[in-house]
Amino acid sequence: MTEPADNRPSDFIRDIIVEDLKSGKHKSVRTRFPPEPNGYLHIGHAKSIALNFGIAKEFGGVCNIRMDDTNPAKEETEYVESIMSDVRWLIDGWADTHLGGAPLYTSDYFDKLYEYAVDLARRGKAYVDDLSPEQTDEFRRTAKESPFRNRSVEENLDLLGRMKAGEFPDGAKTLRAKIDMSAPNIWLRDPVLYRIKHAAHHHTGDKWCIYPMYDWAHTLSDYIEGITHSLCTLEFEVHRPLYAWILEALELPPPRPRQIEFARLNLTYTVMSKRKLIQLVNEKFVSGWDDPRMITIAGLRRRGITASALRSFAYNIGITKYPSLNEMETLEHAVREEFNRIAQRRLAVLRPIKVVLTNWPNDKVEELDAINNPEDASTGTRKIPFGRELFIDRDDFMENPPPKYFRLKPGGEVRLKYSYIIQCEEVMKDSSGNVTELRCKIDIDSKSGGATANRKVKGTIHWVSAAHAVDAEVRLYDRLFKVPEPDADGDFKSFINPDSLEVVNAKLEPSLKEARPNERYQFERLGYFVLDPDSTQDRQVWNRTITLRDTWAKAAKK
RNA sequence: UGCCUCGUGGUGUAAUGGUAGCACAAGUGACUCUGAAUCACUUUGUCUAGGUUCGAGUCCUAGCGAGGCAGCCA
Repeated sequence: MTEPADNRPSDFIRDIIVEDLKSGKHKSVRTRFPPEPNGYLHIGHAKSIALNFGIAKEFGGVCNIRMDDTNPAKEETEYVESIMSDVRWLIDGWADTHLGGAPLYTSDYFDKLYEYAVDLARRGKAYVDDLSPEQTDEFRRTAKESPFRNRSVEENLDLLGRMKAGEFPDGAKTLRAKIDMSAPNIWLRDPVLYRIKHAAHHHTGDKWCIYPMYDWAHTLSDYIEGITHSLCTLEFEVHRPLYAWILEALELPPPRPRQIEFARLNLTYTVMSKRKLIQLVNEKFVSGWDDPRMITIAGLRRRGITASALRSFAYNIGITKYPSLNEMETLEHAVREEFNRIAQRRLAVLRPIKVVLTNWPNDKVEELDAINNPEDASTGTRKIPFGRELFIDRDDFMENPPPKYFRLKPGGEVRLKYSYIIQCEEVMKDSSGNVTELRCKIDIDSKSGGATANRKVKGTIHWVSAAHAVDAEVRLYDRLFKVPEPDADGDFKSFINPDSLEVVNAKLEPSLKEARPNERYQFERLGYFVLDPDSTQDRQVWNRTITLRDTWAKAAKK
């Protein structure tokens, strides 16, 4: 299925939004995507981006991008750039007109957040605590009130001001919400709102030495920006009462935002956690963050997967609160479905074996017509040269084939795509028995469109004229992990697929010389391919995005 | 352990008290100058036990199972 046009997808979040609009709670819709700028975006974020921007688009609203940068120790400017370029790539031409301020920064609200904190303390709903981090944990676990819990409003205000002024060392004090230390929900047991960190911030420099915690910053940033629906993943479910408490405690006038949680993306044959992705990079299992085997946005993009295929995938898997595990096949389907429609076909030979046509004149070259895309007649045809010496793929010849193998075999016939039927007469080998060359006879009347063009042979294979072939490096990617759930148990790195990358020297049809980096091609019978940025003037490098479905390979395996 | 949330074919989802549907995957066949695509067909499901109701995937109760949270991370 492709992206919806007018019919928007249905899920419990969109149901809530429709209801809020109908009831008049909100006049318009504003969502937000709030990455922490301390890592690269991956396909899980793509699900969230598709959701938040999809909703903004469908309801005529806006989606803000906000860097959730409340922790100076972990965040860097470098990531802001990559995050923004990934987001822009994902929404370009689709929901880019619904992009709110980009990027916004939580740190831009530090002044306001502090004012709110003062307000909260003034209302007697927050206090400065001297407990150590360890004690704070201990007291919260055991539902014990801090001895500093009942300081006067004046003292709290004074201490908070001095915290801000830098009078205390890291960890000496915190500002805590005064809620209920016996609440069953831990996040209502006087959560920390501010901590002291004498650290420079990537965006505010050294203006601050106290920094707000997630719950305080996020809730109020949503409110400040006029977010109507704050969509986050399931692990924040238990924070929702605190989200609501903050808005209520400050008696903020409506409309107030509402937090709604949905299940994060899980995918088979990969890992999703930031920590594990970092390990793959640092320990050189992949070449970098944009290695085409990575499920980072940068990796998927380099692999050749399009933003629209990613969005289509996100649309297909839906939104629920059930922590599901999606099959990689669902993503692969979204890619193949789109690429079959848009990719022009070309002939390329990955593992060449030479074929000599014994009854074809030495110097004769013929130009044959080839269809660019059978799914799209408007793309027309092109010419491909044909001569006495050709390359075919090693997979398309077997000396001792199994039953139902209908490619080339000794004495057998096969159709060369867009050209003639040939018959294998002789198999040449080197001293160690490897096949080096096939000598074949051509049926000159069998040319596509010719006298006996309709003569049926079971197999049709692709080929490239040896004299005209373009040499190129082709990188054949496969799944990075051998098992569906690499992080289910044991060390996920032990399940890495040693054959996830194979590099071959391929022979391409000459028209591919003109290929450009953003174009998708189907190499007929092989898969979908895209030019890699490693390509140079002299030598192309191609990435295989994905193979074609291959029922023969499946049958042969049995 | 406490608290929160969630259980619909193999997987992902829909059904808003009224015929359990769709997609992916799998299988069979047709077609084929891509073993692709396309088309047709097929297999497989409401966690369990009670209850309410003319009628329950849906509401109620209990159980079972799964996931999340218990940072001065987000």
